[in-house]
Amino acid sequence: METTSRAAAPRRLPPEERERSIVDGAVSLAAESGLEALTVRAVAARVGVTPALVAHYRPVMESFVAEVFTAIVAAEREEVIGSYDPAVDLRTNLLRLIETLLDDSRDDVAMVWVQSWALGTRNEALGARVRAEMDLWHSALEDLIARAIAEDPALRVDPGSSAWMLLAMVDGMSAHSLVHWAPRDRAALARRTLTAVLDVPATEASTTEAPAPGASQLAQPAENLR
Amino acid sequence: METTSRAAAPRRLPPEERERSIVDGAVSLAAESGLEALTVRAVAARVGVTPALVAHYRPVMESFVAEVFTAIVAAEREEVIGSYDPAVDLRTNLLRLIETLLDDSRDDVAMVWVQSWALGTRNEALGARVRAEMDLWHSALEDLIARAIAEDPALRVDPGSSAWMLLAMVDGMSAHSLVHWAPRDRAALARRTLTAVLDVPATEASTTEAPAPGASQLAQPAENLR
DNA sequence: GTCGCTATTGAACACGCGATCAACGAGTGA
DNA sequence: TCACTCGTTGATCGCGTGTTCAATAGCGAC
Repeated sequence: METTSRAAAPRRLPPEERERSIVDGAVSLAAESGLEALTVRAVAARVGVTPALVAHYRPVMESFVAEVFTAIVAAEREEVIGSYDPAVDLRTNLLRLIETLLDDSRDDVAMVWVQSWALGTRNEALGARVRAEMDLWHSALEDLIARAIAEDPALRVDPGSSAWMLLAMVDGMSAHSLVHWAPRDRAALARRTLTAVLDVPATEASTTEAPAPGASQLAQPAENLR
Repeated sequence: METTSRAAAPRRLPPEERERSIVDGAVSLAAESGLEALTVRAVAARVGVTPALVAHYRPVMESFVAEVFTAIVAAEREEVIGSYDPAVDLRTNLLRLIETLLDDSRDDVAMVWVQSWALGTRNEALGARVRAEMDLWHSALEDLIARAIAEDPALRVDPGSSAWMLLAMVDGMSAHSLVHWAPRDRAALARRTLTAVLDVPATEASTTEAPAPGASQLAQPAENLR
């Protein structure tokens, strides 16, 4: 008589607890199946409640998607950036970071990112969050590189544009991997990529534009979130 | 009495002609609004016929999307690759190519690509087309670089991995631009990017893996299309 | 001028979507 | 033990999706 089947969830929860369970369910659902899978009904089924209850806690799905996006990518960013080891040199650290981000097991987050670029053009709340998260990624990488330069002035690299190239390269590769289009030896190409970004002769790089140190290189920094 | 309003299209067309008009309409629609906008009804409205007629000529929407994708990106590839000028040196050519691909006016094609990476994971027909088109892009760039090396042996670049990095970088940047996250001076960073890819010291690049010349660097080349 | 072929239509089916709202009922304080 | 609060439900609306099919009507051939 199936006593323990189904999750024996208490029928009535304190609002904050229910809200947490709904958000958690949505986050895990989006991480598994992408942002497009975030429908009121799918989240409700995952959490084990009625669609109406999901709609009650998050009345507008568009902004809920934006919220879930931020939760997923912010967690990953903090994890990846947090595993930077100050005791090791920049190149080794960045190599680890690239390999981590390109690992197949991260395809779920890659899917979230790729969908966010497409959805972010029509969902303005999401678009703003996407820009904000990319700003955070960029400045985090910029800081790491700048810090490494401070300790080893022999490094002739522009932190801002290097961070920008790294992001573009990693994001492009991640997108490609979604359809399983990837070079044979990822480790070798990650090294090659890093070399390309870090070992550029200073000839042209530092002469053309001379970006003011610390100045944002973004055309339009993300607006504040509401 | 609005004699010329509406497209005065003949009611009944020869099948091939009608088919062409439907495909053309779908292509222009997807180019304007992305692959997600490709619904039976939207295409029908654009062409000026009934949804049932669209479904008659393209009974399965999933494969129609794949077909439209190929039409759009193949046309762009041929246009961009075709504008390569053999009389000019590699760097200048590639710089032009990058600037062309990153131009804001090409955001429509960028949207198609980004959506194709996401949709290609669940729409297998589309996924195969995506891999095929990326293969064509990769080998086209590889050929251009290899040809340049043949004329100027002073170039110490690995065509395969350079092409791969260029694609990743450009695709990443294009994706970013969809949500209007872009560096201030694109031209400067395009130059910087190109320098990164072309001027890598040969120390590590050529020692680690020594890829067989002409051998595909892809883990799994795209299967044949049906 | 009529016939027959077939391109084209209209209608319908079975879904899935976000959103809304009156009504229910579990838990709590009196 | 009663009554009230409010978390939760079920039902419904309006819309959009792909797909199917009998019925219509335009056009060329005879």
